[in-house]
Amino acid sequence: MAEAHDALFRTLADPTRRALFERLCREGEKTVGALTAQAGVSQPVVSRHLALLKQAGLVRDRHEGRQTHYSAQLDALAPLVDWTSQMAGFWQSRFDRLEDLLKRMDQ
Amino acid sequence: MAEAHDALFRTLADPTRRALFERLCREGEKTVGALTAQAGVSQPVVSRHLALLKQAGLVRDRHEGRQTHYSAQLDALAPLVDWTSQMAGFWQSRFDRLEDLLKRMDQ
DNA sequence: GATATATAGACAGATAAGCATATATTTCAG
DNA sequence: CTGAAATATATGCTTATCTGTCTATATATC
Repeated sequence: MAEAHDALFRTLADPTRRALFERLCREGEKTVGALTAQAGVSQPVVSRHLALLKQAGLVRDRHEGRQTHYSAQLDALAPLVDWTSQMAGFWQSRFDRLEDLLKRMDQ
Repeated sequence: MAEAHDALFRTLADPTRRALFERLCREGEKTVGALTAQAGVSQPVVSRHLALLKQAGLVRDRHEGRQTHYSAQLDALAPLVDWTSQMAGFWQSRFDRLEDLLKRMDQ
């Protein structure tokens, strides 16, 4: 379970890779060529980043003729949301306990 | 703005560092010594990780005598939440446009 | 003086990104 | 059928960054 967070954070930590993912989120499905045209890095590098994103479950690929279309897979962000709200939840529950304590002290 | 995401993802990508942050979220304020005792790495390493977490705004420190107490700073996760919901938002709006298109085609 | 922490130096090892290039695959077009 | 196009993948290389070690040492507190 921690490994999922590991892969997510690690995969999204690279700016180039995160930029690719963001573009797919913003603009929807894109071919490798279209992504390469604006990525500022070479095509093999783009392909490798896409492979890593796919490995992390963050993107999906669809083959059409000699092109490959990539699109963002939003479900993959769920562990991130879970983790975040879990952290916030721990904080909240500690806050609740503190409130309880203060309430009891008040009596 | 992207730099904030950069720092957050990069800071949380390291397992040891993320574990420290998670412990602070779960168990509340802790001294460096207490954190070191279970971190599996040396005290200087723990201090450096804490410095990086602090630099990213993820933790806060409080000096008390010769000890330093660290605690999680949940606000720092806001950009992460924003980013996530922004990505989901882009997806949603494209989905909406698709629905509109289908609706129009249906007529 | 002992304790708790921060910080710094030097070093080793791992990991990752980037490049260039080559090549294999599949697909499409002439 | 042949060649070009789109992509994936691999190799080799360079460079950078990061984590960790250990070993100081500075600082403040008790």
